Amino acid sequence: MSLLVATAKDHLKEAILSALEKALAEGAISKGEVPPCSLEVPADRAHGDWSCNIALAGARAFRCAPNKIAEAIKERLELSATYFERCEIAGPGFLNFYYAPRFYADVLKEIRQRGEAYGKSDFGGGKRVLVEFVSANPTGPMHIGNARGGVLGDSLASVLSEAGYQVEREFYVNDAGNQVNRYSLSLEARYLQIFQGEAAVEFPEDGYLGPDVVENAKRFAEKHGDSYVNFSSEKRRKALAQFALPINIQGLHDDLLRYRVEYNTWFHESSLHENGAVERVIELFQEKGATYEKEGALWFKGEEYGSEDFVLVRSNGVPTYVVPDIAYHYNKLVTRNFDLAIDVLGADHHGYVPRLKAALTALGVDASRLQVVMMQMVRLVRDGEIVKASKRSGKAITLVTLLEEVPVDAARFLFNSFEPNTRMDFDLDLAVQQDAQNPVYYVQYAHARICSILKNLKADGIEPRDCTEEELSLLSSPEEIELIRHLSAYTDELIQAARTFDPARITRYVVNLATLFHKFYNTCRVKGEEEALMAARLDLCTAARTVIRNALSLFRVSAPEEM
RNA sequence: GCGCCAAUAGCUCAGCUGGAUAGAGCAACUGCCUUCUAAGCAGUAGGCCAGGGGUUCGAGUCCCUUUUGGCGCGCCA
Repeated sequence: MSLLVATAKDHLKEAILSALEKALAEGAISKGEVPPCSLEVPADRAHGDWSCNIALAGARAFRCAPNKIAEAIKERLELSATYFERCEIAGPGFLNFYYAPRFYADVLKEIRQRGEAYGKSDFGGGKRVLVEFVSANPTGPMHIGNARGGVLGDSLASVLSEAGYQVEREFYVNDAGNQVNRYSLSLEARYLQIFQGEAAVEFPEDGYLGPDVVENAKRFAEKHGDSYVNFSSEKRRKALAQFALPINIQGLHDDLLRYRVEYNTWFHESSLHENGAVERVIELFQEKGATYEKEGALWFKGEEYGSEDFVLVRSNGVPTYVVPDIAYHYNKLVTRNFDLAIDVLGADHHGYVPRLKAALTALGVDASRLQVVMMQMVRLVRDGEIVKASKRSGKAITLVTLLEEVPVDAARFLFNSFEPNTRMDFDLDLAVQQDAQNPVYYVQYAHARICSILKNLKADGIEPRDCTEEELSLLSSPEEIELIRHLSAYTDELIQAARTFDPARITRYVVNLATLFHKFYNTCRVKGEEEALMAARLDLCTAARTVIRNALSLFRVSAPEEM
């Protein structure tokens, strides 16, 4: 929590508990077990800034009416050492507390002093976290689901970083295995078709139909001519894959960069095969007696570790895809010793998570150190109709196509407007609209308005300055108070977002912030007011700008100075 | 058949570890620009929180069940 808010809350809690103890000692309430003191921000502002339900929660233990308990506490309450000035009893026995003006002044002071750092906390305690996201196969371009995953993973990483984790972003490159094999078969077919005609070469049934495959084969042919036509199929396929994969990986890299997603590491699956980590996993399982053989295949005793049994090595001797995946996660949590590994996965992979966790457990790794953020599917809507997407058919809407139509700011903001676990329809027509319907502009507009105020005042020679508590107490209209209160909640909001792995929370926060600013703007003027009030409002505007900027930059959405 | 996720205003979604009268935005209707950006603000209207049980001071929130929808359930990845 923000130092300020946390302090306010802690002091209040102490005051309430000591008042309660006093009431018990004086015999105003019959003795009983003291319930946990829960303080929360009420939904309705009329119920104060913080609300405590201790009187309701303790009704049974103290065998006393909630209202009577509340009354006894209130009578003995000492608030002078806190940020609160008064307490009211409301409803069935809630204790509602109201901030003193000093609190609001200190909020603005804190924002002014911390600037870009406002919002940071040490909630994460410096724990090392690896966020893996997108990890699209390098066998073709990224689709719309990757677009969501990209924003989600990147924003989640930012949020965790703000909340005091040491975060790294990673892309897992599936440059080995059967998928690559299939891909090289498709490449081979396209390559041979160039020289032998399309009819002469049969395209693999489960091949990749995308135009990028044709393109890569063509580029290969331009470089090597028909020299590979007469080589063995194995040699030809290997050369094609070695040629095309780096191009595709570079493509993924460039497309993501354009989307403002950057990684610390691009981790290649092939490295796990090369350094023996994949084989080592199987050995480890065997050493622990976690495997058995059935029908020529090697199975993992999943049921002993909380999943179903599954095949590790096929009867043909080739490991299944899970083995490198297990080796990969072992690498994250043991070899590289991250405290926490977060995988952002599409919901269609959910069945695989228990297996991975069971495998880690068998390897002696605490499986709770792997956290999976499930992301529901994205459907693309155009002209009111759902666009069917299938990657293999090559007809999928790609990330690049999306970015050609939708500005990055809008795409990132929109994808970040939904909690990961809700399936979303991405409305292309809406995203393209550059008007009020698009919430990103609503927020950016608030920022531009603030900049405009500052610019106008600067033209008159008026600059923001440090205000005294007395001056800041002039900010007393409901619009001003609400705005400051919301600003004070930013740090805690980030912590909640980090705790629940839900960066969309911050999107909602900043939209609310924009609303509160617009309301303030419509009610209160800055320019032309009496000096002290103007200075105080200028301070408030600056603070609002700081927080909007901080939140938008978290998502790598621009904060334009004018629109 | 089994498992995971969901169901809240006409539409898209919030509702924080159970709290007070269920909220925004869009769409609809009505107002507000000679003063810092009207990409804005104010107001009206809109709800059996899918149905039914249970847990308790108190349930949109937790448990059970039914219905509907999405996604999984391979020696594919």
